[in-house]
Amino acid sequence: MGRWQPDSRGRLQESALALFAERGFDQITAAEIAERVGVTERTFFRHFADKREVLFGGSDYLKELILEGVVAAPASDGPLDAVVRGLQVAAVLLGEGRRDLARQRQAVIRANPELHERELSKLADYASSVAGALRQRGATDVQADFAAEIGMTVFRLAMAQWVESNEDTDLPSVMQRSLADLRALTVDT
Amino acid sequence: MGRWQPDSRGRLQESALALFAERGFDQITAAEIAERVGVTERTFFRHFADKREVLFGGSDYLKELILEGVVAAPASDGPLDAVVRGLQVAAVLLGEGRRDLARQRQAVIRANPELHERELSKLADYASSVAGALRQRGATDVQADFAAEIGMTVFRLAMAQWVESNEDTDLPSVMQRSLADLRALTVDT
DNA sequence: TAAGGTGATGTCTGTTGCTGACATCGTAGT
DNA sequence: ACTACGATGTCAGCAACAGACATCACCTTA
Repeated sequence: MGRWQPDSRGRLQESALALFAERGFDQITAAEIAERVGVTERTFFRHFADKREVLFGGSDYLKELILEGVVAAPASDGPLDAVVRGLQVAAVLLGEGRRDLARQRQAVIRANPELHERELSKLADYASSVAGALRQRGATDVQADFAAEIGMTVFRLAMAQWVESNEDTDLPSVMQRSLADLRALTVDT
Repeated sequence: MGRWQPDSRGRLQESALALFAERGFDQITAAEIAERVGVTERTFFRHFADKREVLFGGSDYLKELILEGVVAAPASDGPLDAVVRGLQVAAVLLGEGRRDLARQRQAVIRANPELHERELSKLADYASSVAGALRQRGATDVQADFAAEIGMTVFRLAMAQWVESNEDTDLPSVMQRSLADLRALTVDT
């Protein structure tokens, strides 16, 4: 056995979510989370740039997934459709995770403006990367920006709907429906 | 003459923008801004809930404007069109302000992730309020959410374009064009 | 005109978020 | 066995806030 227990990072994430859910984000100090896991505050901040980041651990990986999906989209797809391919890839992964954990996470984030801010920021970052990928596929700047942003909106609203729906609804199809709703809106008189 | 110089709030805002532009957001302390204006750090934080807020002083007023525009939209307008009416109202106001100040502000915000986060958060808040107003007009939940979010996207991208364009481009028409671009995208195959 | 209320500010003090610099010590590679 | 390395601990310190209370020009009202 090593000098320390393994996977402090992962344990910090779990511990943080539990504590936040129980007592609220700003009632919990980084030191408290760290202590419960058996490390020091300093170690917490080595793993996470700031206290909020502990709730967004997998977001880099998710971003990669989305980008791969966009790149892999058939050339015949328009920009918006390509984005949706990427999001579908992400949706499949997220749809597999435990629904109650996702719900708990969403609840914590919605309850705190700072966390909500951070989430929006992550999405904006996805959008920016996705827009880059779309330009590589030949989209114009304006097309790329809009398609990416709209994609993130669809993603976000679909996630919100899914998390609150009952067990036998799957995320990919919720997203599909959201996209249809959106299209109906813009065509509206 | 009063015991203190008038309008500390406004003077703090000006001073902050200048300092941020000159040396960068995180190189400037709240105490420094306050000192330059002749008040204490404590007073700074009485006017602004946190350091970033000093750059978003007028946002409540802007939100009111947008909402009024939405409410005043003719009943025949679809949800998305109603949102755009509100945004046009805001655009007229913003288009009147000094272009160079807006540019400077944008530059400061774009240079700092925390500030960018805050800006997104403000927009999300607008979206949420606008969605509420749309529901009052009879839109469904889904329609309202999407229309509001898309509106903010149009707003944001149009602002970005406008700020970087040359003198004789006016914000309202840039927005109009952005909306057209968006509609073209969603109809795309 | 005297008395008291009000609002914006100053002062003081404390907590929390976060960081730099340096020490420690199992473990893997040579 | 030696060494380089990587994850962590330790310590010290700044900056972002927040609560509690004091101050004092100005306004109101009797």
